[in-house]
Amino acid sequence: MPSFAVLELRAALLTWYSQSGRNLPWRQTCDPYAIWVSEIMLQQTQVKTVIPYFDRWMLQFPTIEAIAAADLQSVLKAWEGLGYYARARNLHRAAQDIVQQHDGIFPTELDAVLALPGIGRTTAGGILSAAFNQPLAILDGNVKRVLARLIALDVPIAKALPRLWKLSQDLVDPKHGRDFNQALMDLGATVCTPHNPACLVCPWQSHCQAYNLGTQSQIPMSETRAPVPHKQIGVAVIWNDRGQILIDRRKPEGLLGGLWEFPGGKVEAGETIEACIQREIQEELGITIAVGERLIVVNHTYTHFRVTLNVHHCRYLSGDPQTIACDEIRWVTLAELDQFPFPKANLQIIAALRQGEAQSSRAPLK
DNA sequence: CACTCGTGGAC
DNA sequence: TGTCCAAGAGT
Repeated sequence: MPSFAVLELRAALLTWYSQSGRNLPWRQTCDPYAIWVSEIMLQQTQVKTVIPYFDRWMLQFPTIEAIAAADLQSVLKAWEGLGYYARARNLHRAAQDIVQQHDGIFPTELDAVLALPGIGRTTAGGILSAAFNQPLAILDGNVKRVLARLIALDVPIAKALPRLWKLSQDLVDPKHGRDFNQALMDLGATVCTPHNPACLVCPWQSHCQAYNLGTQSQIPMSETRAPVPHKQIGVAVIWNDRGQILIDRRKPEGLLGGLWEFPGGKVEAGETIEACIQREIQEELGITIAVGERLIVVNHTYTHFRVTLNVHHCRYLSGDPQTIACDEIRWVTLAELDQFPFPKANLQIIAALRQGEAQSSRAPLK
């Protein structure tokens, strides 16, 4: 039996949502596939970033059958730039699972949804509540922050996940799972923000323990995180005498799995960039190159480390390229690079190559 | 369970 | 410039 406070919280939130909720593309439909795609794209990714990817995706892959039948490279190409590429690989694999095990129809049972790769408890609850109005709890970054403040949580969120899940499940309106969950996320995204929350317009102000204690800016408590290492990387743009460039496809798992790249590797202590590139290419591709002039230096930050890509033009000399540390190797022209999915840092290298080509065509070298 | 896994926005 | 953190999941 829900308490009076819970009934009040539900009513206040739903009223606020009807007036102040966001109008988002994936809220125009109850198609579980479209909602699923949006939920995966939105993992650790801001709404503004997702919208253009979502719109393009639904035109290119409008149904579960379409994505299941697509090849992984075109799926990764559509995901290019979004990051966390395991999401795209899992989405692709899950669509094939649904075709084989569920006759192509997105399952409505929570356990069946949770069994799909890439779908955890929050995403499952998000899909089933949005598509079928099921009253299932969610606990994403927004909801964690809102609920932590609601109860003035005095420990870091990571140490209170079971409590927060129970609270989310106790609060969700049994008749309005869809709107309640969407409202809770909107509240976190637009009112109960990480910095300077707009408590004066919050529908939960009078119930919020953090607000009543004046501690909303200190909750949730910050988690400690390790310092990020910085790596120097030597990268080779290897040209053959036909004007082609060598690229390789990374192994399917792990960092940037399945994407293409310009080969290279980590600079060891006391090693020059040129020596590093020569050594890495010999070790990983089994070919001998001559390292030439520098093309570009690219700084890039990942979640847990930072890299500096020191990119040099190189000339192929000898040897037959071997897939020692990668899945596939190709010689391609500059124009063909568009067809392959690359990590963001490598797109800067391609842009530099294009710029160099444009300049040399305006003022050809003698 | 702590760690891995991208990128961009906001400040 | 650095720091935090986004509709988290897999291991």
